[in-house]
Amino acid sequence: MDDLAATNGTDGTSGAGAEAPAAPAADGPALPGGRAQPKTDKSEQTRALILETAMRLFQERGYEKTTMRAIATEAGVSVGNAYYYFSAKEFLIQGFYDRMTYDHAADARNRMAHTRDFAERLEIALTSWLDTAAPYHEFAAQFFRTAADPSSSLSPFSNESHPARATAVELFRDVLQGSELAPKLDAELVELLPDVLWLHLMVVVLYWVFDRTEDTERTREFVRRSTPMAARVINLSRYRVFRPIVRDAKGLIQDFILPTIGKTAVK
Amino acid sequence: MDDLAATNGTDGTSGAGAEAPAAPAADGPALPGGRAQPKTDKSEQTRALILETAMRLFQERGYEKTTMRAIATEAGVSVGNAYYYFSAKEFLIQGFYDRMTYDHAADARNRMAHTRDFAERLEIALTSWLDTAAPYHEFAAQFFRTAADPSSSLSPFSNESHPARATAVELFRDVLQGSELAPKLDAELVELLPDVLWLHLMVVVLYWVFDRTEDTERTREFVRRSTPMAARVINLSRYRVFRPIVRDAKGLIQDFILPTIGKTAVK
DNA sequence: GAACGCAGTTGAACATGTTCAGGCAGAACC
DNA sequence: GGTTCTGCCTGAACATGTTCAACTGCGTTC
Repeated sequence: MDDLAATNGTDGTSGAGAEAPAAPAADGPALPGGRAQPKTDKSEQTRALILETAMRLFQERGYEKTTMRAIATEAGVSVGNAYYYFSAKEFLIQGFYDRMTYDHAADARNRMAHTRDFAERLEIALTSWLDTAAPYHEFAAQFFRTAADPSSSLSPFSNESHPARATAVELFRDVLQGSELAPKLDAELVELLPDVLWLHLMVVVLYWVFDRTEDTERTREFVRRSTPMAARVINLSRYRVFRPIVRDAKGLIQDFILPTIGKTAVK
Repeated sequence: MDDLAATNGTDGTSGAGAEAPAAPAADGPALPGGRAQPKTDKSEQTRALILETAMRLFQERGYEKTTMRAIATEAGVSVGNAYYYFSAKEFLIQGFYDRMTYDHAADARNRMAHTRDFAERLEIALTSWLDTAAPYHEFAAQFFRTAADPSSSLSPFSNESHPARATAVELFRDVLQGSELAPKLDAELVELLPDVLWLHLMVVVLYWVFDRTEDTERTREFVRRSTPMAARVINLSRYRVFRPIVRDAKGLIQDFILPTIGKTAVK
């Protein structure tokens, strides 16, 4: 669940059974920044080597303190070569984040395989993220910063085709579909919820980034507290009294949240 | 309501009647980055000159494209001098953001002076923010990025003593207190809500930053839609059926949100 | 097998944020 | 009046992200 930098293969399929339907193969078509279409095996190796070296140094010294020169030297390549594979320092974060997302999805699916209670499944999925990301808490601030930049193609918010987000949303679809709750809800809601749950994760991530407690215990507690509540809200949404509110909320999500993250509203 | 860069005076009292109780005088004590205690009048002028030049250039060319050398040259000072007042380029954003917050509070109070309907007051407050920030939408990404960095003292989330946040929260306390809704709610909720409303603003800001529509029309629509809904939720919270959920929500906020932004939970 | 093309690679040059040793002027102190 | 101190200011030097013209080696073409 950890030691991510040591796992090999840049593509998402490294982890066991992580083939989320929406996860694109390897690098996908010409993402700005990363190279498109790795041509040779050697190329792939060099890319991985640079990424892993960078991850290691980021962990050791933090993001700002790690210079591109240091990464290049440590990896035994030239600075220019590092830029050949990652057109900016930022994109190293992208490479890292993509990997982490795939690993998270795999780990979460594993862990919740034998649980059908929705709240539990959700908690497992979120906790799994915290565990996967734990080794990188120190420099996490940095990729959070980057994610918050709309002009950057790294942002999971603005960039519709962000593969990492697709993978994560798919995971949350599983969280819901594999639970005893799903059949009880109307189809429309089932369609909406995965994205909302992904937003829940984003909130947790935000909380986590700012969390300075030992082992991010506070965030873990936040997850333990917020997941049953989320489950309860979803559950209650079935009752008549809550109809108007639910309708409002649905409308808000359909009209304003989903389109923003690149989905056409369900008509 | 706009043309912020042209208004004078670095302190928050430039706008009319912006004296929010919690707003500290001028620069406060030794904020890292800005200088502490402006000693002379000339000093204050130079600082303002640099800040205003920077704001203008940021608007004209964007944040990244504006170099510190350009700012210095344009302002007729040396690079070193700019760094004397703002210890990093980032801190220029801080200076800007502080000002904008004060101006926003003043403008919002003005606009909602004659309205007692809670939803309307909230909508006015949020729309006022959008208007105040409008001229800076282009480079807003940047200060949002900065705000998202927990290691930076600029973050309104992590830095408890952030004067801008205090000012904003105070504004939302007014939004509530000046409405017909406040007397109907229990004291505890009234205590909690201003911070929650501030979070609402933060969500709007997040939305706004990523909004690429003309005149950020989409965000404005989002405000129009979400404020009555927020009002309705708060209103309904008084009824018995919603008690358990409200209690959960309160607990979550008290235990996890408020402490994080530097308030001790109400016992 | 010679010419060519192109992915991969290099390192020096460049741009820009940041630092620093010092200079200048006015106030304070003797 | 001279000395010293200190706030304000300077610009060259430095650190680091990024670019680019050129080089290498391997496969393809003729």
